[in-house]
Amino acid sequence: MSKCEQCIVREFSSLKALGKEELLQMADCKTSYIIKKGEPIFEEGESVNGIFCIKDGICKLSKLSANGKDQIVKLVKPGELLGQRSLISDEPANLSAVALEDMEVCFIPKTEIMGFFNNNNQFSMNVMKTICGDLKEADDHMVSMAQKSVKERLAETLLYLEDTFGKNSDGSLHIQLSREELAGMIGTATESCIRLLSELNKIGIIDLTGKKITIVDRNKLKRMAD
Amino acid sequence: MSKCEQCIVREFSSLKALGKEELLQMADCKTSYIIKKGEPIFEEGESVNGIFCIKDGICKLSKLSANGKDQIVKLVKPGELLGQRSLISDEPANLSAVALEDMEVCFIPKTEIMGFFNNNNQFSMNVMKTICGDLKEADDHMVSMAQKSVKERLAETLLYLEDTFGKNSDGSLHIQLSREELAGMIGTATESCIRLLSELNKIGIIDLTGKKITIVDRNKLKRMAD
DNA sequence: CCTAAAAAATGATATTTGTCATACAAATTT
DNA sequence: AAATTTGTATGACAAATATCATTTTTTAGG
Repeated sequence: MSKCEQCIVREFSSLKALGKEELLQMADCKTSYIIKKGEPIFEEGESVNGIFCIKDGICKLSKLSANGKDQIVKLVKPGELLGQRSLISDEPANLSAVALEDMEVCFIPKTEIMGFFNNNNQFSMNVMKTICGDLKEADDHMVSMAQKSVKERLAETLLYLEDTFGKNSDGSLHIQLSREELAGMIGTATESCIRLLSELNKIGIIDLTGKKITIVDRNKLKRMAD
Repeated sequence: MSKCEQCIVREFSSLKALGKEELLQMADCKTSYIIKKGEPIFEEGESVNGIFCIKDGICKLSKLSANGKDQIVKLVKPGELLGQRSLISDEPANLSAVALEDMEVCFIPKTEIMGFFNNNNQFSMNVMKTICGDLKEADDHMVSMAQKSVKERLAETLLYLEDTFGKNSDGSLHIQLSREELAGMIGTATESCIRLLSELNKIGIIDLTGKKITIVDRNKLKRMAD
């Protein structure tokens, strides 16, 4: 069993507030998992009973809408925690978490986390701040969905993907999303998404080579996003 | 200065966790305001430095989008608190709060609230749960915006308004929103909103009399919302 | 009570977006 | 390697929605 003390990603989450003793205790009760690309960590409606700490890999949080399409609400990267909301609200998961790459995650049971809440004020405060950040993001995202055109949202999303997940050495977006997933992020039909990508490709704002997307003219893309 | 101890709405918010002493202390440092219909409580970008407790009246939380339209993110009713997220994140307000009716609100300064956070675990937990509830609502709302048609969202919104704010004795929605505001809730153009209302009126699902909206066939409206 | 202003309603039209059909390309299986 | 499946791309069309213009109704102010 690996030691939480030596885990770097811990420093990037609310868990950074934990002391040496708390870390040792956590290392004892956590379980580690390898999740293959495409597999779920948990699904909408499931009781989670703890939180997941993402050690490696990216996953999507999504919700199935009435029309059968999967809307991606958020992407999560190493260092972030999953399942905090469900744990605090004491409710089943509102979203499904599915790996976009092979992942390494640790599961920390609810009882353990509740102990931290009760004894470590800084940890509570960190969690609260994270959730407040998520709420702000969600509100802003909602306004985009309601008020921006699909083209604007696509531009916005491409910029977000580059800023958040970086580029490969050839300049293409590091994160690999299918067209369907990209459509699920911006909230549109897959064909519409493909069509707009083609258009941006034609006018030289982005470059499409196989599955790879490269942002060529960042400024134009920014202006397009408003 | 009125006593917080005897204020009923307190029981409906996170403040219900406060003890007698804390309430006396709060009554000493709070300030009460009357806000007229249409006036702001605070505006997007403003530093708030405390939280507002809604004693009476309804207000809208909205955000100005790039195209100049006001998107309504949430409606707030008596017993709810405003400004919690800003306070915790220590950031300016992300949304504007504007009265939809004449309101009575109390302002409790930041220092006071921070004291409660540090000394009253139940209060912290209540606030956390409220924000988690807001986050879930925001995520769900986002999915609606992204995946549902305007007609579905209008139906959903009308049902929400009746369920949340109730009916007048004549059966019409108690809450009074202009067509522009209703459009701002569902995220569409005012004309589109008016057109759809007219249509629902024509086919007998709702009734429009002056500014009053009455839901006539609740079941049909529900089916329309999916 | 009358008038000006604001809000609501409606029509005409343009634009955006979704849907269905089909073609093509790439990946995976056998 | 051939065959099947899956993902991507594109065209044609329909539906949804926005925009602009205009009219009607309601509200507010003198």
